[in-house]
Amino acid sequence: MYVNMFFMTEAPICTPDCCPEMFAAPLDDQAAGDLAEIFKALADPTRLRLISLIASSPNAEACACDLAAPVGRSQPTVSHHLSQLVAAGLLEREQRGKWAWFRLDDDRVAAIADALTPAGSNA
Amino acid sequence: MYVNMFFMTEAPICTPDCCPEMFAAPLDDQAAGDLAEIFKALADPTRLRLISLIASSPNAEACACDLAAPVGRSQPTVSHHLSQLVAAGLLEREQRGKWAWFRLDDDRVAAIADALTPAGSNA
DNA sequence: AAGTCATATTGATGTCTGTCGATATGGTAG
DNA sequence: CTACCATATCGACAGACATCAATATGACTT
Repeated sequence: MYVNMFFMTEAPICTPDCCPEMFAAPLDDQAAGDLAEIFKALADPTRLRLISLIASSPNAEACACDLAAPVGRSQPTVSHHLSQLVAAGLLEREQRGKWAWFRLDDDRVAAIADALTPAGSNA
Repeated sequence: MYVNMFFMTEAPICTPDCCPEMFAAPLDDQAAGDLAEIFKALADPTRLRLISLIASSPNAEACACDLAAPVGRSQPTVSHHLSQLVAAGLLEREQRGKWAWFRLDDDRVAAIADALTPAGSNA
């Protein structure tokens, strides 16, 4: 999943010699679809607020019971959004008693961030 | 627009002392909406393929006339997608004779990439 | 086993969006 | 000015989506 080509329009660092995959053919149908799924999960204000609420909570984790009020949405709506974020691989869900706790999937998020990182900074 | 908090769940580098904005309250309604707009623009396979086609073209620019066929969409559809990408600030449009040329808005894209960069890599 | 509480699912609804054919716009060339 | 070509806009339509009230599920407590 190399989207880095987005960002290297003026990158003087990489060449087809050192980073052939960045000069490869554009995204095929499959890759574009997969990537779009990730961006779709991020393309809603309520979901972004949920993510940022969780990320800025103590221990970077939060109980679903504390999320509905801050985002001003009903409990079913919040539950639905959290499910989508889990499905997209952005959040991990853990059951603790009758509460559902959510945290960022660090590996997955790091991978996305990496794919979106300008070519220079990880070469 | 500091989304970096997404990525710093385990970041040992930044503290509230050095990077106060990363520990700020979660995204407000306005910020979440703005960010979502950007992700929406990226949340479609056809638009991602257009972006990657342009980015991988010679000089990192492309004529609209060369984009419809590769993505397998009609001319109006491609025109519509390109407009959306311009509106989102991801592409710049330039008229050359009767042709429309598009290139990535490097500043804007860099800003987005920066916002999405893990905390460690630009500190 | 029954009650209670947190969460998930269902069903419905209004809105947004990707797509195309048809048509309008605008630039170039003759 | 007219013809032509590339691009944009319009109108329509099907599918996706965010949202909520109502209800189901599932877990703990007593």
